[in-house]
Amino acid sequence: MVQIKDVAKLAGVSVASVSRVLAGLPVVSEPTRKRVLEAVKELDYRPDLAARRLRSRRSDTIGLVVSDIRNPFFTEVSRAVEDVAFNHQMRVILCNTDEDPDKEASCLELMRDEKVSGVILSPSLKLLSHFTPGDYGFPIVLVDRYERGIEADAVLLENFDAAFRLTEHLITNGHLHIVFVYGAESATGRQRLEGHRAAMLKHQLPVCTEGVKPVEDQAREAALSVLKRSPLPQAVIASSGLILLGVTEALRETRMVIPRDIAVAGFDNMPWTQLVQPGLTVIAQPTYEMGREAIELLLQRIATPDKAMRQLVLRGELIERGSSAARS
Amino acid sequence: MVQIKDVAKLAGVSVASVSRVLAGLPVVSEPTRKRVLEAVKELDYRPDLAARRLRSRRSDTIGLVVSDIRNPFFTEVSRAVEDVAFNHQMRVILCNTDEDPDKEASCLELMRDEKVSGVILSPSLKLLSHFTPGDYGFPIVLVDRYERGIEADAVLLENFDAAFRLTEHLITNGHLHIVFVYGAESATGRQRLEGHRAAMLKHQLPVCTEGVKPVEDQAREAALSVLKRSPLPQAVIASSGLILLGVTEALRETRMVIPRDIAVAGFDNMPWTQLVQPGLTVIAQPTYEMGREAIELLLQRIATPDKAMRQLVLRGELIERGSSAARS
DNA sequence: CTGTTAGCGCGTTCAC
DNA sequence: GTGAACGCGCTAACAG
Repeated sequence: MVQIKDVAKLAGVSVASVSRVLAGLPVVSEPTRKRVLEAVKELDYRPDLAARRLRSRRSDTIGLVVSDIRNPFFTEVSRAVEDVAFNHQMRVILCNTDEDPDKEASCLELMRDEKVSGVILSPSLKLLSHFTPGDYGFPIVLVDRYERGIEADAVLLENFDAAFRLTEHLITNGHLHIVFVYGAESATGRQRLEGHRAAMLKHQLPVCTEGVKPVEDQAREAALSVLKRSPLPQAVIASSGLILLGVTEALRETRMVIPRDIAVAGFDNMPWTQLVQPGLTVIAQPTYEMGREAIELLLQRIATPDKAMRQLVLRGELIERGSSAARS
Repeated sequence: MVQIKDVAKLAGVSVASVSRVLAGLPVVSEPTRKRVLEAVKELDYRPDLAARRLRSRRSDTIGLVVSDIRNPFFTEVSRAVEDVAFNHQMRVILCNTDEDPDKEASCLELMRDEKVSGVILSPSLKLLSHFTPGDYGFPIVLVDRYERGIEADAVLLENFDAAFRLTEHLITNGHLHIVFVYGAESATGRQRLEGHRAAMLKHQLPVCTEGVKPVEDQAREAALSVLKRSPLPQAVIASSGLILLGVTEALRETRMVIPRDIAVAGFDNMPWTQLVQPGLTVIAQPTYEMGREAIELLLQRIATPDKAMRQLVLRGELIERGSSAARS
């Protein structure tokens, strides 16, 4: 194995100079710099990362801790995080928590053991409820989930406003009797519920909700029971992509025709939402952008740890499709 | 920071004994063992991974190199890999290549620099064409993509047979004029094409294919042109989930009714395939299982590097839905 | 601007 | 069964 002293020998300089060149320190003269780089190329020298990390106490690694990478939102976020990290010569290590506080704790310990430069975290409701960024030895940026008043960096959707606009859109189209199916154990779900509630109150309409665990099956079950009610509601809103999937399955099972029998709308512009007849009206989250913003915020935090915490609130886009068309 | 000598001091033993206990070596006496573990707990000692890795020359890290984590197949695989790795106290680092040979090379170099224990790789057609596992300093398990004759561990679908069965299913239902839209730059796509071709030849039917880049847009475009043909084909088969998405979009744009105007079938049982009226017939890949098998094969290879290479070929399940119903 | 040198924290030989 | 001591490959501090 070729190591730094081999490079130093070939270039006729000390190991310190080699180290300086590789670190990009501007204190080396151009001639030495050039000779070192030649020697590096000549020998195909690869620095030993373990040794570097031991000595420098830095890992150049970012942790990504989410509930489930299979959630399309997090899939997209992870892709963005990996892209930016790769461009910054940093690694990403991934951890799935399944919303389980114990597993969250293990993952965060793992990140501490790895001495990660920072973590992008999507916390469970429980963890979020008593979250303090200072409890960990590394900076953390929250993504998707955040509660007002917490002193932490975060990137999130304007959940309240998005749900408000989506609800008003349905009301405008004449759908007044709406059931809001939402993730009861999710910060996001609750915030979207508040936006929905505000819109209904503004129009003096009764609020009718159905809290579910944020799982496709549960949402399907809940939707099936809603669809058996008499009178049938005029519309259903789903507070997340997974729940929208469950609701749509229920609609299909009961052979309901959208929007003739019932209107539908929800969150997350997944590829299939335009395929389901007659197209599903959704709030599209800028998911890739959220991931990119999260890691860039994290990199800034790493660079300047003492700046004030920031919350970046992005706007969702209302995509109107046939599923919420006006009642005739 | 608490380190190994602190533990040794508190337990009243040498650092060597602490190291032996933590490594699980069976040469330590029960009393010392117990006292060491108590001291570890007492001090909440966490071994420094960088130091351990430098010394032991092992990283306990698995690399996952795929074209795009957003491809639902790889999303599921990555979840499986992460689950198993977590249970084995190993880390996963992720790399997206976008099917770009240069990026593949960078990712594999990155893995070498990280001194990963092994890599799970889904190679581009180009990389696969001259792939030799010995070229890298670590074991590699191929997933999803493989070419007969290559001396490498691999986990894949029985592509030929699956495409054969899917095609025969359509033929049985009276769809004789079939267009096969496939990923021309993909090993998987080509193998599935061969299976399709064999089925068509067996029934003495003409083979009609449409090679596309494995991107949703391209598949949509190709399908649109197919749908303009006269006479209209009786069925379309898509060789992957992404292509099936594009084809379905084209069908929707042209207001075709499935299967009255044209029948459809494809690969990958994504959640939305049952939502699109009247449900899409697909070959379901055991994706999670493939990921699990891949990392378990890798762990075995790491444990016993000299055993013969193995290829694990899993069977896809034909899920019949309305989109391929018999012609009336 | 450059070189010398002392550790970073751990695993592992080798004596005992 | 146990401990002392060396060195993994590198960075940073200091001296020149």
